[in-house]
Amino acid sequence: MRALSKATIYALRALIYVASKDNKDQQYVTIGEISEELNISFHFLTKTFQVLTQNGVLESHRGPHGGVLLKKPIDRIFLIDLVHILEGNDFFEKCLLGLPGCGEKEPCPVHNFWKNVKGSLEKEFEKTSLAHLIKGISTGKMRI
Amino acid sequence: MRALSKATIYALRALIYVASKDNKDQQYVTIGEISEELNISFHFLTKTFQVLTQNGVLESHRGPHGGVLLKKPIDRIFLIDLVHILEGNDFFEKCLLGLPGCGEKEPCPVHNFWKNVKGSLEKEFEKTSLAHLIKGISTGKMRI
DNA sequence: TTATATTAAGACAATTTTGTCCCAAAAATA
DNA sequence: TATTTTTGGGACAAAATTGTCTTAATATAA
Ligand code: SF4
Ligand code: SF4
Repeated sequence: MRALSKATIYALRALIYVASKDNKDQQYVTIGEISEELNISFHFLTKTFQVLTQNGVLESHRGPHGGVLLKKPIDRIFLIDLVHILEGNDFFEKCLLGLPGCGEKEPCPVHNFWKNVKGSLEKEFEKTSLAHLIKGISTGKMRI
Repeated sequence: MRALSKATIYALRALIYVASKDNKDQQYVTIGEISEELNISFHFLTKTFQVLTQNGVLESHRGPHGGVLLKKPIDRIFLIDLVHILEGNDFFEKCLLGLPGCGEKEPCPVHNFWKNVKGSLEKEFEKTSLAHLIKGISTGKMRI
């Protein structure tokens, strides 16, 4: 099951990279560095980072010593927001069978079943922040 | 979140259609009828149905009065098996970040989180059969 | 045995997603 | 001001997925 597009996966890995870099003086991190470290296409990552910048997740700065940095503390950046931005606000509304023009009123056979699954996933995303995600990295037991 | 490919979605809807048709004398149902009723491309559905036939979910028969029918009782056809056949056996092994060559030994930040989500989804698929999925159709309160 | 109905199979086209490339815009600095 | 470094943005290419079409194989029945 691929829950997320590659573009989103790249963005998440990149954000985890930035978040896990303890960067007290808040220096900008270049997309070049990130893409190189994580082996992600520079231009592809740049494009999806633009979306994050436009949506207030990242702050970007051009020119020498430029780059990107997180606009909020890592414990206030939640997976659910990232997913809404990157995959669309209807991410958790999409359904298993994807029938046209259906819903609560006239639900298909899997409607209630899927509603539960989605519900628990959504809760999980709501309570998971970048801070949670980078736990374990510092100990060296996890990697991106 | 699109959990399943369109090919799989079509197959599931088609199977639900066949299963919900109470067909005591076990007549073959033509793919033509199914594709027309559900507005699915005939040829596309035919191809994914071939996979189901090759994997013992459907029995097919060519020629006049031919078609397909379920090879097992509807309460013995489980979502998890269909998904394994249609999406690959690694469906529930795929991970959120999809890093190359990682796993339990050297897990990434989201590994444990995702493991739980996948686990509950898998259980849900294991216990859901076609029989469960067609409930509510007979009452006319649900549709495919 | 011929015509017909149906699935099987594979070639091909369209669309979407992913990835590459080029140049413009902005900022620092020399 | 000129040069360099960096993101921004768009055109284009490649790959994967989805959809269409044509022909073959098989079974039924007239
Ligand atoms: S009834 Fe619900 S689960 Fe079924 S296709 Fe519609 S939204 Fe999806
Ligand atoms: S460590 Fe686990 S969750 Fe992370 S990329 Fe690997 S398999 Fe996926």
